Amino acid sequence: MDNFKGIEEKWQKYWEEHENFKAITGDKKEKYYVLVEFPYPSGSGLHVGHVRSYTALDAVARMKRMKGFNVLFPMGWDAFGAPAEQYAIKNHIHPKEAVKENIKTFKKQIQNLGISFDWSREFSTTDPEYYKWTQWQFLQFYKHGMAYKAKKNINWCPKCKTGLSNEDAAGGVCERCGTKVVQKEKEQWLLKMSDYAEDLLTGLDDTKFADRVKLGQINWIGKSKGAEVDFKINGSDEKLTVYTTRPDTLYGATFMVVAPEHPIIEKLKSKITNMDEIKKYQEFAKSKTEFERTELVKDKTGVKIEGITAINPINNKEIAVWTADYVMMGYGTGAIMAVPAHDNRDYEFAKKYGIEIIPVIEGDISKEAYTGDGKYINSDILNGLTSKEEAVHKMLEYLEKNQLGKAQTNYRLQDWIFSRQRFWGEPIPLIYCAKCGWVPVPDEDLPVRLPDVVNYEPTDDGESPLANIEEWVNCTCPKCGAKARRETDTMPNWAGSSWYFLRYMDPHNNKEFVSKEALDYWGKVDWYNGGMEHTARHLLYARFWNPFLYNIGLVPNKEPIDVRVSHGMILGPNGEKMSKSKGNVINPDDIVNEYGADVLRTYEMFIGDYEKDASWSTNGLKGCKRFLDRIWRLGTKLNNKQGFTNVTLVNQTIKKVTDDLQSMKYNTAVSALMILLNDYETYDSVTKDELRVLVHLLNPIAPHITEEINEVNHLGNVLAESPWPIYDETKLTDDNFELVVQVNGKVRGRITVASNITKEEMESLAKDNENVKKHLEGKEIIKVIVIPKKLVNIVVK
RNA sequence: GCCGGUAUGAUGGAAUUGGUAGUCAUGCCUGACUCAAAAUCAGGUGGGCUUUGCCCGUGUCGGUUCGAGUCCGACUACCGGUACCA
Repeated sequence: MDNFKGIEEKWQKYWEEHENFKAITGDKKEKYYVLVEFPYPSGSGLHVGHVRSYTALDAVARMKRMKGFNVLFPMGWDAFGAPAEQYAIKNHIHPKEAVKENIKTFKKQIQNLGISFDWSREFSTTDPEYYKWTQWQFLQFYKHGMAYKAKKNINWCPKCKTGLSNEDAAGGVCERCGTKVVQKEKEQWLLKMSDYAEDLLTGLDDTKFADRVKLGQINWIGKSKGAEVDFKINGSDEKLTVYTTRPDTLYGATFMVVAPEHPIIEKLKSKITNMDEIKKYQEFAKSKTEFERTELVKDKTGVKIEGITAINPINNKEIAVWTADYVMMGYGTGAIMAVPAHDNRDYEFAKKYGIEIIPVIEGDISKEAYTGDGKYINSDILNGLTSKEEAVHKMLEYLEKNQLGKAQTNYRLQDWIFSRQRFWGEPIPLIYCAKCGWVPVPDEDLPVRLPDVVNYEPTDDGESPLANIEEWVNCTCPKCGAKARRETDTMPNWAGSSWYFLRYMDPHNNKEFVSKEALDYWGKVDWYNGGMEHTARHLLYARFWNPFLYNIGLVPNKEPIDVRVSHGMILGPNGEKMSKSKGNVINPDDIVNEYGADVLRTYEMFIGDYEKDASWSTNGLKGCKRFLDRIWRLGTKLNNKQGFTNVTLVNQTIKKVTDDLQSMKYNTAVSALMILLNDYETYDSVTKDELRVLVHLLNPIAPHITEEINEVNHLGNVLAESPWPIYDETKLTDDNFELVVQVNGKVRGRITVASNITKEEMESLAKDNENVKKHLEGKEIIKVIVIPKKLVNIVVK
C-alpha cells in the first residue's frame, strides 16, 4: 500500500459530504458526549501526543456511533495566551492574525488524521461571539458577589509582567516562562473559589474520575481539620489567633511565631522595642522570592519581637513572640503556636535559637520532634491519655467551653486571582466611574472587544497594555453617563476553558451562552480525556465554574463531567520528553506523509498502556504498517463462500475489541486483531464475512484503509454507516480445551479434552497421564484440586 | 519530607483478576525468492542441564495458599505530583 494518500482524502471527503459525524441536538437516539481537551494552537504545530489522545477517543466515538448512539465529539481552540501575544508584539501584527494562521495549520493536520470531529461546532475562545459569553458569565459571578477586587500580595512574573494565580506559579516559577516568581502588591480581581472548597471535595463522589485524578483534586484543595486558639498579648487588649491541627499539644507551646507581614506588628509597634531590627527582617523576607523561601527549608531565620509577650491560654504561661518567614501570611491566620517537641519546623527553630522544649507526649525527641502517638504528660487535663484523637477532642471541648478557641477547618485552596495584566485575553467587562464605582458593562454592549491595534507593550508599572490605549479605555458610565474608564485587566487563560464543553452543545447561539434544550439534552460530558498536567488546575477551575452556574440555575448538573481519564505522554525515541533543544521531536506530518494516517493511528494505539508514558519507536511503527499491508493483501485471497472458518475466534475477537475500546485497552484491541489476521493467513482462502468483520473491528482505529478494503472487495455497506458487529455469547468457547495437570503446583502434563467434561473425568484423565504417573509413583495423594475448564492439581507427599 | 505510580525476555508490552508466565509486536538468528539488496514468505528465539524430560526464572527479602507476576509485611530503585500548609 503506497497510494494511501488518495484513499485518505477520498474517505475524508466522503465523511464530510455525508455528514457522518454530525451530532444532532434533540435526536431520538441516546446521546453520548466524548470530549478531548481542545489544544492551544501553538506555532510549532500538532504533537504526536495529540494524535494519541485524539485517535483514542475517535475510536470510542466511531464505535459508539456504529452502536447507534448520537455522539457529540467536538473540537475547538483555546487560543488566548502569552505565546500568541509575544509573537504578535515581535512582529507588529495583531495576535488574532497569528492565531488564525496557527488554527489553520492545526486544523489541517487534525483533518489529515481523519479524526471524526463534528467540525460544524468548531469555535475558538478568542472569537468575540464566544468570549462575549465568557464575559457574560464573569458578570454573573460579579453580580452574585463572587467576584471582588482586592489589594493582594500576588505572584508576579517579572518577565511576563503579569500576575499569576497560585496554580500558575506552582513551584515558585512562572508556568509559562519558568522565571522566578516574586511577590508584588496589586489590586486584582478575584473569584471566591474558596467558598466552593467543600463542594469541590464532596462533588468528587458524583464523578467517575480515575483515582489518581481524584487524588490530585483532593491534594490541591488541601483540607485540614484543627482549631483556632486565641493567645492574649500581655498588657494589651490585642490577641493573637493561631491555627493548629494539634490543639492537644497546647501545653507544649513554648513560643509563638507570626508571619513577617502579620498586621499585629504594625498595630503594636509602639510597644515593640526592636522595631528597627524587625523592619530589617521584613525587608529581608520580602526580598526573598517564594522560590528561595522554599529552597532554604533547612536554614530557618527569624527575629524575636522584643517588648511584647503572649499568654498561653491553657496554663497562663508567658511566652515569647517571634517573627519568622517559615510562617506564611496566606495560610491559616498567619500566626502559629510553636510546639518544638512535637513539630519538626518548630523543633529546628527552637534548637537554632535556644528556646525551651517541653514534651507533652512521651517519645524520643533527642534528634527531631516526636509526632507520633503516646502517653500525654505535662498536660494537666490531658495527662494519662494515650490517643491523639481523644486528646484533641478533649482539648477542643475545653477550649470551646472556656471561649479560648474553637474547632476550625482550613483549606489550602484560595480564591482564584482572575486578573492578568495582558493584552491577549478576554477584557474584564467592568467600568469604573468616579461616582458609581464599579459598573458592569450592560449585556447588550457585550462583548467588550479587544481593540484592533498593532502596537502595544506590557507596561513596567504592572498595568495591562490596554491601559495605554486611551481611545479604548475612556468611555461613559452606563449608570450615570459621566466620563469613566474601563477595567484594563484581562482574564486568565483558564477562563475560556472553564466552560467550553458547555458551548459545544450549542455553539452558534447568539441569544444565550447555551440553550436550556441543548443543556438538558446533552447533560454531562460522558467521557473527558486530557493530560495529567491539567488534572489539577483546569479540572478544578471547570468544576468550580460549573457548580456556580448550577447554583444560580443556569445548568442542570452540578458536576459537568462523568468520567475523566488521562493519557500518558509520547516521549522521544531516547525516552526523554520531546523538545526542539533535544532534537528528538517527531512531527506527525512526516509520519502521515511517509506511512499514512492509519499506520500512525494504529501504532499510537498499539504503543502500550494508554495511561502510561511511551517512547517513540520507528520499528514499532513499521510493524503496524506491515499489519495493515497484510490485511490489504488478504483481499486477493477471497473465496465465494460465506461464514467463518473459526467461529470461536471471530466471536472472541468481537468481544475483546468491543470491551477493550470501552476500557482504554487499545493496545490489546490491536493485538487481538493481529491474532485474528494471523489465523486467517493460515487458510487457503478467506470469506467476505471474515474480511468484513476484521476491517469493521479495525475501522475505529484505522478508518480510511478499512473503508477502502471494504469497498474495493464489495464486502458490504460503508463501515461508518453500518452497525457495530455483535458476538454470539454461546460461541465464545471451543469444543475442546487444554487441561493442565499439575503435581504439587508444577505443570506435569497437558491434555486436550472436551469442554463438557465432568470434574471426575478431568481428575481420572489427569491421573492417567504418563508423565503425571511418574510423579505420583510411590507418593501418597493428599488431595486433588479440580478447576473446571482449566486445571487439575494433585497434591502428594 | 509527604502523596501517588511503576518495576515481567534483547526491546515495547500481555496475562481470563489467585490457576499453563512471556499473547501480540519489535529486534536478532536460520532458510526460501533474488546476480544482489529491499520487500515478502517459512522456521527459531527467557536462562541452564545429564533434553521422551528436569531445574531456575516476573526489582530484593520474608509470609499466606494445593497454587502468587497477581494477596499480605518489610525494603530498594526509578518516575510523577506537591511542599516550611502549622
